[in-house]
Amino acid sequence: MKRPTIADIAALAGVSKGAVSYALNGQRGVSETTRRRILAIAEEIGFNPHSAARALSGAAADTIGLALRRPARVLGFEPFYMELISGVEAELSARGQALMLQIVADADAEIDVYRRWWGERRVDGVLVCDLRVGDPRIAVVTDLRLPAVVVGGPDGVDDVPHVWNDDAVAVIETVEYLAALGHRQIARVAGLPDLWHTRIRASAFRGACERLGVRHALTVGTDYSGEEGARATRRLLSGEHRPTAVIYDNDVMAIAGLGVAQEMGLTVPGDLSIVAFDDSPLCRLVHPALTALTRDIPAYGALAARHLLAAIAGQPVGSVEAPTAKLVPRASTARPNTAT
Amino acid sequence: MKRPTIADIAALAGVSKGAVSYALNGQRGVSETTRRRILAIAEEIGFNPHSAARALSGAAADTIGLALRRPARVLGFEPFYMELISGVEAELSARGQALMLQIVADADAEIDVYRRWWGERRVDGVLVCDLRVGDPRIAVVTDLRLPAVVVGGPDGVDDVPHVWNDDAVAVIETVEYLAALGHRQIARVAGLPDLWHTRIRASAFRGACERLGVRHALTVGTDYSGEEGARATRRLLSGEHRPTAVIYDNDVMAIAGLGVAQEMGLTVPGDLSIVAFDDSPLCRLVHPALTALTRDIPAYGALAARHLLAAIAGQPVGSVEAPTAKLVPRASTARPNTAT
DNA sequence: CCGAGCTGCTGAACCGGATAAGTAAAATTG
DNA sequence: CAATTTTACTTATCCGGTTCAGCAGCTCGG
Repeated sequence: MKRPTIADIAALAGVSKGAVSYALNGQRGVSETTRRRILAIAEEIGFNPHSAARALSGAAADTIGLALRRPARVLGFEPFYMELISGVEAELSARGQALMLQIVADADAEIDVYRRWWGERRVDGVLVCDLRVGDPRIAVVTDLRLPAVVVGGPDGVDDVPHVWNDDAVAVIETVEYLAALGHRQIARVAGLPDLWHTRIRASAFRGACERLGVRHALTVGTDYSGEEGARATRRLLSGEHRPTAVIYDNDVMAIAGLGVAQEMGLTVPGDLSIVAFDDSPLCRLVHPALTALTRDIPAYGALAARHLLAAIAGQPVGSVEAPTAKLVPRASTARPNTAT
Repeated sequence: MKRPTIADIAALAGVSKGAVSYALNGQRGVSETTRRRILAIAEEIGFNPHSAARALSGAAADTIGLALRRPARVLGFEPFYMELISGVEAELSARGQALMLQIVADADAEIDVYRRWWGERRVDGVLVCDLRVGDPRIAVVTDLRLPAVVVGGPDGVDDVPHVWNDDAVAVIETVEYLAALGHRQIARVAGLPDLWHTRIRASAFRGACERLGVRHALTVGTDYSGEEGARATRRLLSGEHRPTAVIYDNDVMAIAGLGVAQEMGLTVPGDLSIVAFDDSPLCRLVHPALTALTRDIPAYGALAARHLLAAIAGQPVGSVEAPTAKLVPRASTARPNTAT
């Protein structure tokens, strides 16, 4: 049994292909009686319009693209992306849009993917994540006139629409909180240094520490993986100026750091306070529960998706700020045991 | 500047559209000289074939679909899917195939997605995950003649090709190991009861416990979330016949369980041994590190993808077994403190 | 040296929808 | 009631590829 086409419906209804097309798309040009008859037949034989045929007649692909550039090892257990995708999906499926996903190895591969998707008209637009310093992708999407929304910013995004969080405010709030508790040696386990948001957080951290008289022991860069988070923690805790508090750039590293502290015989929060950037249920479930900077990541993804769809529809969209991450104090932060 | 088409190339090269098509697709029918000239022009003007036009002429969509039916809350932080997707992606992108992803709320929505994808010819086939008892999706893909590979089984999959792990063997190995350590009260925190693999694990667990004289305290069903894993653990540890070892159906619940044990003042592994089904870096990073049943999930995904592509290509594919999960003993399992 | 077979191309049909243009009949208008 | 507009269609064309049939011109065997 072949897949039904409008020609089949036309034959069954005794009308022309054109009439069927009008009827199915709610265009005027057919009587209400005929429309109903055609719709009934379409329903009965299980008709679905061939997306390619539609696309060929100039329709949109009704698909947006998302290329993620992280090694499988990191992606696998970092909740951020999955939550982001959930949010994006929720928005898209409510509007009959599909999501095309591709995991890429490096920047060149990602750019190739954009070119191909656009050239083959597979997607109407893309979400660009993990904005880097001097990111070549901005120029590519601009050149291609490929509708895009950057998830990140506000620095480093020229005129491309973007949705962003004010990470600086979140970092400052955290440092102020830790300083108020009495911490004077705060370290930071940061993510990839060439990501814009890492840079933004770093500069906010430096500024807040200086202002509050915190001798921040060290900032250690990582690739966001738990392994590197653990290694960075070992280094910090074995060093000369052992910090009394550590801020981790994601939840996975924070949990790994907690494990290291326990392994080294330090009590949390007595000997070491821990704060995680980004909250996941695990932060609540480990013992002690981790103080975290929470944000609604699915909502963030949904916002980005909504914006991309607006951009695709040709509406003027600019920069939109999502709610800042909120500090949720839990059991992993307290006054330090030893006053400096 | 309009998107270039083969007609543009034909005009520039002074040949017909047909010749260009032959040249680009490596068909015979053009001389080597002409082919090279055409390819050069195509390269220069940045030509990409319009995927819809191709698809309309009967070509494949070069896309496979994956619909996931888990609430965002669970998906977000369960590493399994992201790792699976990474593996699927690795295989697909190496072969120029794309992945269409959709997160759905329930079985009906998932079936609708399959129907639509197939009707609109958006995908060439689908991966079916989370096989349930009496799963209606099997009948749907069979009816539609939609090429599909089930990730799961071997029970409950009629004649649909599938890739599977022998979870029973893994569970038995684990129970034998715990029994050999001296455990006689082993509990199990299980996943969703209507998933086939939960059922398979449950029956293997029961069998092994009976054979080895283990009075398994209790099996508690959950939705795989950390919250429920924590709650189940509290229930087990507060009950009358407190288990000396617990097997968790995923890593997230195992980590949550570890947190609960610590919160209740029990030492791990002294008072309680913990085993996680599925390993993630976090299992190695918490303290104590968790004994886990490891399997290479990206490889599992890649295998499934490879199989689906073979099925789409019309090759006869049947059931394929992926390597069984291996027990990796770490610090969370030991002899129980108190001999029963 | 002539027909058969091959090479290298052209022209046109085709895939399945969308849509502009054309047309006959019905409804409205003056 | 004739003229005009509207309704309800049909016909034809287009989108951008693929592919089949056709057709020169060349090569080659007998």
